[in-house]
Amino acid sequence: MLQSHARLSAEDRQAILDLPYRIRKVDPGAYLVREGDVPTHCSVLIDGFAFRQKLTGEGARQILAVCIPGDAIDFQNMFLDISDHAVQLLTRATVADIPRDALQRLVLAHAAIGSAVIYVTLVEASIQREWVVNVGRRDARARIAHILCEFGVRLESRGLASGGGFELPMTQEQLADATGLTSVHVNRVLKTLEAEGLITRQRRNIQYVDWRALQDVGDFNRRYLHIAPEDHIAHHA
Amino acid sequence: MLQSHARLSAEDRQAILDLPYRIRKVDPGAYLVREGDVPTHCSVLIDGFAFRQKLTGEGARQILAVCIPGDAIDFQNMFLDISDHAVQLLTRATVADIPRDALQRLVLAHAAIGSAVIYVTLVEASIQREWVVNVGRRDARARIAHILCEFGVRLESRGLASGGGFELPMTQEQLADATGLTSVHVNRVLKTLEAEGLITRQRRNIQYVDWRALQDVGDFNRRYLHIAPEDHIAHHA
DNA sequence: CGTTTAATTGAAAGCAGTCAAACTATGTGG
DNA sequence: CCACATAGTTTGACTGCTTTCAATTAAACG
Repeated sequence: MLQSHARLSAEDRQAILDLPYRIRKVDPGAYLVREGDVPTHCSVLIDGFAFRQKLTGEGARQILAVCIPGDAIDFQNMFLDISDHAVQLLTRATVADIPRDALQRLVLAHAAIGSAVIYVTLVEASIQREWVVNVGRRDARARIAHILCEFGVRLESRGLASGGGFELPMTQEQLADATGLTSVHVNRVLKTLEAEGLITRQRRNIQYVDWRALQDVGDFNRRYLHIAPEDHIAHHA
Repeated sequence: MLQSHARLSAEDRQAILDLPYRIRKVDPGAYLVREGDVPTHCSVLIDGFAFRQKLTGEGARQILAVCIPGDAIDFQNMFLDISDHAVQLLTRATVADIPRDALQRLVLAHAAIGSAVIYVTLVEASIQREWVVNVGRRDARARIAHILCEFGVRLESRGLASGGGFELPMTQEQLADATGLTSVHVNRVLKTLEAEGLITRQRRNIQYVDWRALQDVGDFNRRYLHIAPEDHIAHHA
């Protein structure tokens, strides 16, 4: 993933491979980080899904981002001394834990890797900005359509989905917490999108019927994902 | 600003000072970056205020962040090849433009500076996450109270405001676009907060009457700002 | 199979939006 | 100094999208 932008030298790559790490399996619902934690390591999601979340004082949950296989979920914690949000698993997953200080040393010793970390961090920030727009200025129908588009494109860029659709790794309630809606309304919107002929659903499996129209409804433009063109896999229609 | 976290060596600091740059004055409303731009330089806001924004397909505007004096407004553009949002000035301002490639070289040549850039970028991402929570899961009253708290703390941490309040650098319409509301409703909420004895206003000047209560209403906790404790200036009561 | 979790549906209520107009401050030109 | 223009703030009445509350149905799980 770090190579997605910067071209790293063989030496840089070896340095990454030489990082100490520990692989572990974790169950759905488990926390990788809790808000307020003082982090000791950073994790990379090998497989499985997770999400970032914060809770308001009133107990409402806002999901901030969904992490897919290949995502580094804790570069924050490489430099920030206290975690400002929690990361929780959506599915059973495999993660690699890397000690925080080893990563800090790596970045200081290999400037190209540092640049790659900046790049990845900037892309995440870009996605976060788009989410502000999504919850702040789009109605429920557009929000759901948008997040479905984002999933599809991100999963495909990692080769985790074909052009036709994907398996949604979350419940409608979690989808609601990601879009600033209620689960009841998410359900109604999903049914509307299906009735309109934009998608089909069976359980959590979403298939695009009209990809172009779904993008239009969701006001979706993949630019903010900063995915290199060569990663693009054509959607049907 | 870059020194806020990492302790940079004299050599690193000199390298920053040796960066080529150009100072210019810009008028309110002017764009520093437009969405879709291919960036050639990064800017630092010397004085004045600006904001990041995106427009939806329907023409609605979402303000993503407010930049205050001392903020680097374009580290994104140091590594991302196309701008995913616009930056527009709120007030007349002074900015320093630094060529993109000079910054890239700086970061590659000085790993400690790279780490500092990562740090600043991570803090910005943290603020962006809190904004998602704000527009996604708080009601109008809490959103406004929260953003007023954020302003106060950020301005004070840069020595730009005293503990009693600050001059809001934006109209109620812009405040609405920052909180995902309408200007009409922002107006009503501001009047409510004033009537409740939490703040007083004269024009754009906001004074805290009950700082503690305002934080409670806004569900505000400064942790996400990652401002070092020594930057803290005590608020009255 | 009973139990639990998730999805679905209906009816009613509410927060914020929309529309429209009045008001205020500031600035301009005659 | 006043009429007029402009930008921003304030108010009121009405509408509506989304939430809330409650109940039912369906799927997943030991």
